[in-house]
Amino acid sequence: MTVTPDTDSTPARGKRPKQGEPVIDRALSLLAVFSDRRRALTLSELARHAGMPAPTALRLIARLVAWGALERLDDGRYVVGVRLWEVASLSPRGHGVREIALPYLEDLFEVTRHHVLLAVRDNEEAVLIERLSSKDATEVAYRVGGRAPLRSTAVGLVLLAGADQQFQEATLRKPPEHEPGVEHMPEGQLRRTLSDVRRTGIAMIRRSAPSKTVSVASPIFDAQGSVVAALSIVVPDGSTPPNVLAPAVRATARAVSRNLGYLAEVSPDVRTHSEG
Amino acid sequence: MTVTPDTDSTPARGKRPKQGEPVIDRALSLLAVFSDRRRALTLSELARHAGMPAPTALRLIARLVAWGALERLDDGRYVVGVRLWEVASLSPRGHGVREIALPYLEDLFEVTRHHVLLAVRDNEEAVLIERLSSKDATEVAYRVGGRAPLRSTAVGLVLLAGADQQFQEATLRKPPEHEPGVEHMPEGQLRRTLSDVRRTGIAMIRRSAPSKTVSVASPIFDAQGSVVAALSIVVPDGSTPPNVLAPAVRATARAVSRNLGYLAEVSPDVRTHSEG
DNA sequence: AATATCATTCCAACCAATGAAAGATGTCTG
DNA sequence: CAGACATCTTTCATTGGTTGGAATGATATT
Repeated sequence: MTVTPDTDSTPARGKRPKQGEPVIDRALSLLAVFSDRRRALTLSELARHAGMPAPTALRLIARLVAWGALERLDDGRYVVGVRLWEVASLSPRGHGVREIALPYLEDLFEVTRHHVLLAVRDNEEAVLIERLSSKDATEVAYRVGGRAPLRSTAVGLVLLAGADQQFQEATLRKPPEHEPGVEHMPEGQLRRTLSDVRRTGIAMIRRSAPSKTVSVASPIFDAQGSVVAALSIVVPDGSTPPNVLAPAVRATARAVSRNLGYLAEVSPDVRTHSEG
Repeated sequence: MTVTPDTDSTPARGKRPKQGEPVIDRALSLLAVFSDRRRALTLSELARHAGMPAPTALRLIARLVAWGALERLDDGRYVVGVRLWEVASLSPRGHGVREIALPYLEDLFEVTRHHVLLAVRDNEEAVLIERLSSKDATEVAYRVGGRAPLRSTAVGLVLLAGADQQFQEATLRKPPEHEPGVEHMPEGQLRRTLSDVRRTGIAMIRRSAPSKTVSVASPIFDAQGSVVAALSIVVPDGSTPPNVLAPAVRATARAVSRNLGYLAEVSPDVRTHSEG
């Protein structure tokens, strides 16, 4: 069991909820209340979920609104503002890679007409940076801005395989979260898979829910040779075979990597083995 | 904000730091330092531009980093974090419209292979929400997350034409900012143009810088019939004539509007009193 | 009309925020 | 290789921004 350093001996429940917490943390906890299912919230909802009295929440929110981090709707509810979105668009790992990758993703999308995903790793999850989908594409589990587990998605495996050794070990030691629709992988197999991903530059995952799909992902490298993002394509199971998709996905990923300043090393492995 | 009265006896030697400013405002002013040209900043740069002592900046930044609003690079510089980007992706006017519009934008892009833009209005400017471009497209002035003037861009004109009367008047009264490469429009002509935009659902602008282009834009309506965004296509001057592009742009914009719940008003000649 | 819920204003106690000063670290320069 | 310079970080006594219960106003529900 993890132990948080408790300076206070008594729980002190009820009387002092979150007193003493830095103001910024409180303000940020207000932002954190927003989620996919909670995009427009009232003052009391925000106060309740952030765990602070309404007057306090109101005061903080007023500052956030004044700056543009939040916006107030006609009905009095609050939503995340364009100004915040604007600043966030300067995030190198957010819009940064996206900006460079988008034209290439489009080419891949145009050719295949299937979901094309771009993701980066944030701590122990993958964050979906971009998703191109046609209007009539198969259902897909994740939305842009959402998070996906590392161990049970194709982009996740790529990002995990590309993470530093220390992080990988820590992740492998943790008990896996069970993702519905994805077959669980025991540790041994997972290790082998990650090794394969590093060698081949391709990860593959089959899902049965929310719909039967196959995902094929490939890593994107920066100039330092680190894996900064993962690109994948999601197709209905039984349509285009994965081994046909793999070259296209890998080629696209490499094109993006090159644009990020990555000088593809001529790997003896790839050169001699005609399989590619 | 306004300058605080100097009636106090302690002038503090002209150097009047932002003493007394709410903490949140200070934290937000740190975020505001980031811009297109300033995506990675050192502590002292942040402190200087935000107008606060280094220790104060450091303390605030530490909280922002802890939450994920900022991230620290290996070289010690700070950048906008993925977490902030994640929350910002819940912005209805940011990623919200984008999410719905993207598939349609893609269709338009795929057919034309020219820049396709999506923008919303934030106060007196247009904010670029999305831009689809091919790798070898003509140079375009604005990037995603950037701002563009209302009076001298096609999307801007559409957004201005769709704004409430009061705002329009206030904007028309203000002295126009001169945008390089765009022919200035006197007030009378601008009024006529806005009226035309409302009637036809199309705005058009010719630019000579940074490259010779023609932009054609059309409004996107929400369920309440308000103009929530503008969609445009930017083509090299002399290629496809604007009157050929207009129907495609308008059709795409209407498709997005319909998806937002907008019930396109039936034109008078078709309207019958079938329902009462 | 009564009740319940939410939003807003007020204010005195209080504690988190402040920033000068100094130390720690790294980087040029002569 | 000192010495000058710049940046980053920690410390700490002071203080002014922050706090949240209570009261009031605004709406919605029964």
